[in-house]
Amino acid sequence: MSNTESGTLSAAFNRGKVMSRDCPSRAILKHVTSQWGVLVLVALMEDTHRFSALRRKIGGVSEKMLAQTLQQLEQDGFVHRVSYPVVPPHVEYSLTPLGKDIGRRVADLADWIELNLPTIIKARQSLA
Amino acid sequence: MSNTESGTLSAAFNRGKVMSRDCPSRAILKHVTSQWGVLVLVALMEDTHRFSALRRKIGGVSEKMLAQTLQQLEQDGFVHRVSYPVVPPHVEYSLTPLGKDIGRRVADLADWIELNLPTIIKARQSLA
DNA sequence: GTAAGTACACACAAAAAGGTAAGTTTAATG
DNA sequence: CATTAAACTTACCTTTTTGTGTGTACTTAC
Repeated sequence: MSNTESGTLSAAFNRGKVMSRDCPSRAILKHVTSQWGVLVLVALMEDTHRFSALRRKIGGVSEKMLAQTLQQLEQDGFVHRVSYPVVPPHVEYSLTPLGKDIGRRVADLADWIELNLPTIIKARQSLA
Repeated sequence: MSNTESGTLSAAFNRGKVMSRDCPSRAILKHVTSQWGVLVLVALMEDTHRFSALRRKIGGVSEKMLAQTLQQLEQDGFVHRVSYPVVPPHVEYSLTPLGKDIGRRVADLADWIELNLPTIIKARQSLA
């Protein structure tokens, strides 16, 4: 039996087969749900930040990872980067409308986990 | 089973500072937002699945990764595992209420990405 | 009798992610 | 004059993650 996927005639333009190995969504998903990607989005949901401010805010990020993460999110159109060519470099990062849209969902997820952390921890212990 | 949430009294007050290096939320976040964790949650939002059904549905997962992911999600209290001790092993995986709650958010995220994929791809190209 | 299907575990290897330290540029500070 | 600070980049190395292949116990199908 074949898969019980959408089954519509518009197979050539399938609107989302995350389940298939080569769906482009997977790449975006990886950027957004990456360890540092999540935290960058959460941080930028609050406010615009400079590179070093983000670094201080997100405990544990290395400069390398923060830079890499920001570049990915910028390429995907979620993060807006503004560079002021001044003497000590000054760069500001903020979310694009698209970034705010997805950032809301990511932050929602993170918030939910924080809120339900006690419950989750209890669930874990009862299975230990 | 004496348990203070995070252990020490000083840490007992922070009810989830994802931004701090040692916040327990980070571990849960990693399980949930892991490459396969996301897809397992999305799949199980639709219906209960057997191990091999999940494997077939989620393109690209290896048995090892699927097993590992399911165990993590089970430990966190998101996935319910029912094993029927029959001749060819039969195990069913489903979401707990907690799992459905978080699964909804994860699926929402995945859906959003699928829906906005064209926009994202355009954004990417305009920066290339 | 042999192959296939089921739900894994285990060992080994390859790949990817991540960390560390150093370098860059130029102005202000001490 | 040396240091600091910004926002990175690059090289190098360690850690983590992921894949591959094998085995198990048993039954049904061919």
